[in-house]
Amino acid sequence: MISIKWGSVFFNVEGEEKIRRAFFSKEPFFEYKRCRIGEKLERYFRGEKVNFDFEFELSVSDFTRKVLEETMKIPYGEIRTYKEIAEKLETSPRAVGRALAKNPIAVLIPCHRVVGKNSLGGYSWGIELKRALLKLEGIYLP
DNA sequence: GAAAGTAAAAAAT
DNA sequence: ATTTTTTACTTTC
Repeated sequence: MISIKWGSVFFNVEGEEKIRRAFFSKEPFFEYKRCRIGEKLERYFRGEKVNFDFEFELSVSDFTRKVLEETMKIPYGEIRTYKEIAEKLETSPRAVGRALAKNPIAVLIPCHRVVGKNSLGGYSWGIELKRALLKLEGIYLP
């Protein structure tokens, strides 16, 4: 359970062996601890390419889990549209967005790499934060 | 079960 | 460039 400062926000991770939750907040939720997750996140937020090969404990519905698993396959520095994910799962883009909106593990499951085709999509912690994350990975949006 | 609410897309205007 | 269908899944009665 750690909090890492990035810009003006803190990124919190909850869970020991398996990650349960990850989210942004203005204040730190936990004490910073030096650990495997923390070190990787420090490098990630510095702009390095990092693979988050951790185990997750997803307390979500089957459908949402499928969407999140598909999202995890998106490589660093690439983006997908809601439609692309939807086609792989044989569902509708709208349902994908619905599922991603409930992603309990921000950043580690790269839901910020999923954008809309016409609009830019949305983000639970603010569209600006989503842009900042994409910029960090070298993706520029119109 | 039915109805409302979406982090969408495509089509129409 | 905005508005209006169409759409499938979750959430909440």
